Amino acid sequence: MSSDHDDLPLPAGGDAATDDTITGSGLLAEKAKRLQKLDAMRDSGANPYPYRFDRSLTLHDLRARFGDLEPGTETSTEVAVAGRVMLLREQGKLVFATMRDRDGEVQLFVSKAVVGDDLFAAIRDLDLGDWVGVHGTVMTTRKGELSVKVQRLELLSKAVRPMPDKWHGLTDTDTRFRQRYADLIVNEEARRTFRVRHAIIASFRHTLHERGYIEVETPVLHVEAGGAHARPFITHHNTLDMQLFLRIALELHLKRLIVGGMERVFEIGRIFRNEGISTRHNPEFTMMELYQAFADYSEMIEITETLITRAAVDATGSSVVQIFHPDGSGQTAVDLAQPWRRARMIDLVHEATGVAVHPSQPVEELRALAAQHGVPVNPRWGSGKIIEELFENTAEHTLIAPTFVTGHPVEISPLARVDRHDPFLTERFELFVGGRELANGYSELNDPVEQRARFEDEQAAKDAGDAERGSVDEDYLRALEFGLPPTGGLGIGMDRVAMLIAGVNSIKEVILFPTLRPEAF
RNA sequence: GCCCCUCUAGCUCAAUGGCAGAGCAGCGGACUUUUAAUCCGUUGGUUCAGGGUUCGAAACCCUGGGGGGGCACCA
Repeated sequence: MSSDHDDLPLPAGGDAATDDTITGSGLLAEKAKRLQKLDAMRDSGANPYPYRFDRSLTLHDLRARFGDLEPGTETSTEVAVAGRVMLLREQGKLVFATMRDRDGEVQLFVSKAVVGDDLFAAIRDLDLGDWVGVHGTVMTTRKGELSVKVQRLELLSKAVRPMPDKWHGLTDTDTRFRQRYADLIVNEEARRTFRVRHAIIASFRHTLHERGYIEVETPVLHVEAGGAHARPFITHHNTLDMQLFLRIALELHLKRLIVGGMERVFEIGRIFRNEGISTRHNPEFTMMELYQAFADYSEMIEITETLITRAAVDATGSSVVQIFHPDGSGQTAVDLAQPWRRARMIDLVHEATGVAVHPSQPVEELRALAAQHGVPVNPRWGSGKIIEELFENTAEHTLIAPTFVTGHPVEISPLARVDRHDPFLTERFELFVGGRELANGYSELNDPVEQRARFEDEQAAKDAGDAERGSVDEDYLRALEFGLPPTGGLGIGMDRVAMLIAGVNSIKEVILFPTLRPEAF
């Protein structure tokens, strides 16, 4: 970094105006003052950006080891700690500072008599937000506050830009999402939410490794975006001069690996859907999918319950979560450790409408029922699709506590295996919590002849104008021809699980950098 | 894409048609056990942008922009 601050506008009016800029307190003047401090350090031969600092323990460990000290204790234990200056309190010939690292906070106790005039002046010159490394001894104040009595202190990095309000933090949602770094610095709630998210992901990996699943990585760039119904992002490869799609699901590649004999695989990966943005949808989001040879959907239901309940306990210490009602009418506390309800989609529609439905019914009957409930119906839709629409419009929003909805019609489940007791339904489930879909799993269709027929139905629907429907994936069919063993598969939307367990009601709160329009600079 | 709300100092917020303000941060000063330290003094504004109405606009109107919420979309 050079010392001429070419990002600052040159005031028109010469040296007097420059001095004016420096003595003001707008953002530019504030930055200029802090940059001047850096120049002064360099002039005195010090490096304001040293390369490293060796700390002896984290602030969490410091508190764990010394948190029980009596008030007014002076120890001779020397420690080296590092962190960011969050608060400064001057008290004559003393300075108290609150320093924070990733795991904790500690007070720095600075006495002019201990550190000498020069260092004392330098410490008084620190700004909120500066990173510092400290050597000192462990003590407690008269009031009992655990502190490090500073012997030596060095600046590790300067905060040239002032921190947000030390008490109110950042509340402007736009700024919080765009400048997530600032949000994380000042808002404990944001730090907590992301700790929960990342603990959930670690918990999933732990459970899956424990059960013998191998974590794999499959392509993000797809020649055909398959495995789900969604509009894809389109991109282009220059050398191959070809159109590529960002993946909308992990499914088809992972099942190829089961064909290859890997038996139990999972991937936690980003997928992309070129659709609307809302409190429940971000264009890129994280999906966990797993596939298990020799299993069917009933095992997938079991592991779904285990994964999510364990994640809640691992991330928050409790299996109790607060579930937001989809109509905004409040929250309900639910203990995930209790067994989750299971209900067939057709039975839920029956409950909600008072009319028994089944995909074997003539489509006219279901159209009439849909019309009764004000559910618009596309003329191309068959009985199965209309039942799904009826479910979404009459029953879905009532599913507050975790509910496995099972037995989806074949028409809307092109990759799921037909129910062993009912040829119109599939061995499939979706998990709903708070009226939102969190997971989807099934007994995987492994008959290549039937899969081809289902793909051809998808292709026909797409050709008829339904852009989100699928197409025939010849390579996937070739894989099935080598033999896919009986397989259970599962997909879980990690962002929504994070929302549930962290107790937040917007997906942007659990995505570090949510998709936003570009900022004008 | 449509509807509603919102945008004021670096941050958090006032000012409802009549002199743009406060707290925090900053700057100067006092203070050797503070805890958002306190106390005294003090700097800082393209009120998102542009246009209009008005003697007078942060406020009212129009257009545009960012964000939020809802609808639509959405395995």
